Amino acid sequence: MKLTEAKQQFISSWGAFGTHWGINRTMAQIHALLLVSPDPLTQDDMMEELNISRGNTNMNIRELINWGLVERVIIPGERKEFFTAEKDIWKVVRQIVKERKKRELEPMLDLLNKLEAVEGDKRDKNVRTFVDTISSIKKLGNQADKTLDVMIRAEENWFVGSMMKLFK
Amino acid sequence: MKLTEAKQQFISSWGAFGTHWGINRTMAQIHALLLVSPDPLTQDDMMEELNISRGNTNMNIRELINWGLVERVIIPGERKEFFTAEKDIWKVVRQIVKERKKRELEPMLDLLNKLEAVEGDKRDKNVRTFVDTISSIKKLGNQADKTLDVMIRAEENWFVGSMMKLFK
DNA sequence: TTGAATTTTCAAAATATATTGAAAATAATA
DNA sequence: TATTATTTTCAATATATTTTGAAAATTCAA
Repeated sequence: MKLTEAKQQFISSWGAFGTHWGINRTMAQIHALLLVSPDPLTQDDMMEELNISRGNTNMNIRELINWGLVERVIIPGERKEFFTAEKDIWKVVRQIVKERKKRELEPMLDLLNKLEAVEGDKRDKNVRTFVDTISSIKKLGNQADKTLDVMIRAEENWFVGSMMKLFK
Repeated sequence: MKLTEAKQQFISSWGAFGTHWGINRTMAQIHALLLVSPDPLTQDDMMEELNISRGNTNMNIRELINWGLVERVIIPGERKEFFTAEKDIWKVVRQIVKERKKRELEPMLDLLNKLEAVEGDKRDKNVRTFVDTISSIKKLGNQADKTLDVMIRAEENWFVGSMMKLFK
């Protein structure tokens, strides 16, 4: 397979993959393109490679910057802005985990804490089932929260290393 | 907070939560409703509780059954079908992990294997960056694959136990 | 069988999400 | 400062996804 074709396949399936994870197709595709590009790219480069509009490109680049996955690069003598993606996949994963934990897991735990305190007779099986379900999700969520914290703080490859020892 | 209100809040935020994970709102809401219901429910029960149509209810129940999260229950003497959800949250998580691994991770690894074999001169930095990126994603993906396999096969609470030991 | 209850299907409608593109804002240069 | 290049915004449009509901299929009991 030729590089051009391989690149296209990668970008397109990375995009499809993203949609299963609540990330929009274009954002994932821009990220994929930057991951396989040795040098920083401009908005126009991306528009051309991916056949998308200027506005779409711009919004999704900004979103990638918000997620901490892409950054602006100043190239001396160039008028246009360039962008590059973090290439270390472990850093990328840690960054995504960090953001999703903050955006999703933590608010969910806050809610569960409130809901666990529901009033009502514990002898009512509706109350009991509700409280039990909430408690067990909360317990799991707290575990995940701690585990992810350690992972986020961990050195590069730490997770791989630990997991290997544990699971070999 | 009263049970009815707490239940509604749980169902509605579980639905919103689901959309961040590529699961549709209704499917997540039905799942939430079944999780907090002590006894099996019929389609009509769910339609009423969630204010959704018969078709929608039916399709999403079937999807939940496909995912292995819900099952039909036969209640002697009853004409209608009843449904219930697995209440053990660890089993639920393991089941979801198992399915997503099969549906997403494994096909992605297959693709990466193909793409890694791209032809071209390794001295070309485009080729080099492409191959490096694909390899490192593949490496990470394989680690995740192994780790998840162990997790799926693990006894209940095994994961919590190990993680606690490891991260304490 | 027949008929009523129940479940399933799926085209059409509704809703939600993503994308465009041109105008406005901003930044860089002369 | 005026001019031009570049980036940003956002209403309108396009696309994708979800939901509805009525008809068809199935199941069950008499």
